[in-house]
Parts: sequence; structure tokens; C-alpha cells
Amino acid sequence: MSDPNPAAGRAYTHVKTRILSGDLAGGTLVSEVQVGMELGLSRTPVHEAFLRLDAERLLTLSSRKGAVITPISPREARNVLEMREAVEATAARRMVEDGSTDKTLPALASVLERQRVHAAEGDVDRFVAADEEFHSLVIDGSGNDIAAQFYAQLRDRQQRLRHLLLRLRPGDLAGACGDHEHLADALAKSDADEYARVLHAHMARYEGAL
Amino acid sequence: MSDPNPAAGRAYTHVKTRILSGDLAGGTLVSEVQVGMELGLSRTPVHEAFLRLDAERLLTLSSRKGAVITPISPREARNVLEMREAVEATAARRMVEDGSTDKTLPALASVLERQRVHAAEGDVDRFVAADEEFHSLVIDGSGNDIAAQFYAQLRDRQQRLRHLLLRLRPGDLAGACGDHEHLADALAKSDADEYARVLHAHMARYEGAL
DNA sequence: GGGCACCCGCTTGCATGCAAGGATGCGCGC
DNA sequence: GCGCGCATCCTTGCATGCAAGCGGGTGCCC
Repeated sequence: MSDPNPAAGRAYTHVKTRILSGDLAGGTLVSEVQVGMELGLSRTPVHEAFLRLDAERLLTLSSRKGAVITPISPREARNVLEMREAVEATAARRMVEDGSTDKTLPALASVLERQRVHAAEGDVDRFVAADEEFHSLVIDGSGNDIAAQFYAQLRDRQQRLRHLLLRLRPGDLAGACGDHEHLADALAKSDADEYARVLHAHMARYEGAL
Repeated sequence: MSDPNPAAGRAYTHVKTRILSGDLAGGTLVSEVQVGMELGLSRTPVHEAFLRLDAERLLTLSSRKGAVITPISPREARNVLEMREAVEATAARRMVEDGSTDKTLPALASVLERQRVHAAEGDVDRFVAADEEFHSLVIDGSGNDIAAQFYAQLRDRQQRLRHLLLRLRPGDLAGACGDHEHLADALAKSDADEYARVLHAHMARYEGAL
């Protein structure tokens, strides 16, 4: 996903990073030549990058006018969290149905352990990385490729929200760890409904924070 | 979505149609020049089309070898149906929470009526179109853009499955209509849980058919 | 006969040229 | 002063040229 072609991949990563970090604000008009100059590339690979980003709804190409960075709608946070919840609850349910939780539980425990350390140290960046890893493990464990594809996009959008809006308060970190512990427990008990309930509360915590 | 640029859009639609209809089987190697010749275009717009289709996972670009049509995995049907169920149940739940079912119910009733006619006439193609319209109305009614985006992709993938595998038996049409009636009723009663239950059964019906 | 190297044709990646479409701002007419 | 039209600059859409990577087939050598 990160090096399909040297030039096009570089352009893609460059622009995407700037969008997700909030460096390029919504509504900004960017041109292919401009980005190309910055990276020493011609328009072609930049155009490719723009097409991919357009498919991800991170910008909108309008013919012969340029590309405008998609503004974040007020409903974006709710939309993202709702979809994350839907996808992940379904993934957990499938793992329970298939009896394949055993393959994922050890990895979850390992991530959770690291996450607790980062929470204690107040290392928010690593904490967030571990948080994402935890949820991704569940998605991947389900074996549903489409869920994984969707989840990757949702992760991007949430990253963009995180940079735009406030950072998590350190006090929330411990609570999130507790949530994850409950989630892992629910999986260990093969209780998909409880997983869904706890996940819903977990998302509500984030929604409150945004 | 269907005419971003004249040439690139034509190439995109052309190739996508052939993939979804099963005309281009999984594993087939297609080249840009080949498609360009067929449509009287140069490689550039065809390349654009390929990039978009790659983003939708309908084909895979491998550098300097060509584009291979993504084969349908044996798990594809289950993956698609699971995600459809997750997304649509969430959409219905939001409509209930927001009390916005009233805006959608009349349209649902209208589609349902048409669908019954098509079922009675055994017009499978129109029936399927109405079926898709019904579900899309629910998704759109939720106002979750991301859900709509995901659902559109799922619809494409399901269309591909439908063409690859057996057609629906006419006997199923009436049953599907009954399901839709139940779904609309659940929405009218603002019972999101019942909607989810009926939807699950509805999807199981399709999964059995594949 | 078997194995290896090379060459050729295929493919795309990227740069560039040309032309068309849209927005802006200036100047003219009123 | 106000409004309209035009010219210009900006943007991208698409075609094409060139080079590089990959695979298949052939021919050589052993």
C-alpha cells in the first residue's frame, strides 16, 4: 500500500500525510504542478496520487479547476465512530461464531500490556498506536478482507479528526485500557453480544471527547 | 460518479461493467493499450480507470506486468453479506435514534409496491433493481456519508457475485418482498433491534442461495 | 539431452507537449 | 458609477515519447 510505484507512492504519501495531519486544511485548493514542484516530480505521478485520494474521499477533483481538500463535516466524527463500531462488532461476532478467537487472544493480551505501559507513562502517541493495533487485530482476526479495507479507511479519517480536534486527555487513557480489557474478556468468553455492548460504550467515550 | 472526465469515465465504466458482469473472469490479465484500442483512447485515461478499479479492489495492478482481475474468493459472499448487514443495521438504528424514519418510510412503501409487481411478473432484473433501491434508501436516510460510500462498493461486489453464481429462483422473490415489508414495519415501529433481526434473516436467505 | 544465458517483445512508469475549459480582472460602453 | 465582454492566466485532460522492468523463447554450451 505504501510503495506501488516510487514516484506516485511518494506523492500519495506526501499529500495524504499533510491532509491527515491537518497541515492541509479542508477547502484548500491544491494543484498538481505545485505538489510536483515540491517533490521534484512531474504532474503524472501527482495526478495518480490525487486520483487515489479522491477515491478515499480525502479530496475532490474538479475538472480543470484543481483539487480541493474535502472539508470535515460536523457529522464526520459520528459517522466514523458508527461505522467503526459496526465493522468491529461484526468482526468479533464472526470470530466467536467461527471459534477462531484463540488465534487472536494472545496478540491482544500482548498489545494490551504494552498499552498499559504507555498509558502509565503518558506517552499518548504510542498509546494511540497500540489502541489502533488492538482494534485492527480484531478486524484482521475475523478474516474478512472487506472489513479490513473499510477499517483502514476509517482509521485514516479518525486520524484526521484527532489532529483537527483536541488531543485525548491523559486521564482517558486508563479508561480506554479498561475498555480494551473488557473487550478481550468478552472475546475470551465468546460473548459477542457483550463485546458489542462494551464496544458501544468505548465509542461513546470517544464521541464525548470530540 | 459516472462522468468525471469523458475519456477516463468511459474507460472506467467499460472495464467495470465487464468485470461486474463476469465477462472478464478473475485472473484475467488486461493491458492498458488493449483496452485503449477497444475504445479508441490512449493509455492515459485507461490508466486512470485502472487506478480507480484498483482502489475498489476489482483488479490489481502489478508494476510493468499488467492488471489482473481480482478473483472472487470463496469467502467473498459471506464477507459482503456480513458487511452489508452491519452497515444497514447501523443505518436503521441511527434513523430510529434520530427519529428521522418519517422522511424515508413513504419512499420505502413506494419501492416495495413496485417490487411486489416485479415479483409477481417474475421480472428478476427490475426486481433486483428495486431490491437494491430499497436498501439504499435506508442507508441514505441515515445521512451517514461513509455508510453510503461503503454500501456502494458492497453493491458492486454483490452484483459481481450475482452474475458469477446462480440467479435467484423466482420463488425467492415473494419471500424477499415479505422480508422488506417486515423491515419497513420495524422502522415504522422505531424498533431497531427488530430491524437488525429481520435483516439478519434476510441476509441468511441470500447466503443460502449462494 | 539438459541447463543456462541472452535477447526480444511485452508491459507499464514517468516526463512532456498541446489544447480546452474555467475564473479573474481589466477595459470599454452606457 | 455600473454592467458587460473579452483577454489572459490558471488549471487539468489526454496523447505521445522514452526508458526500464519482467517473461518467454531461442540458441549455445556442456
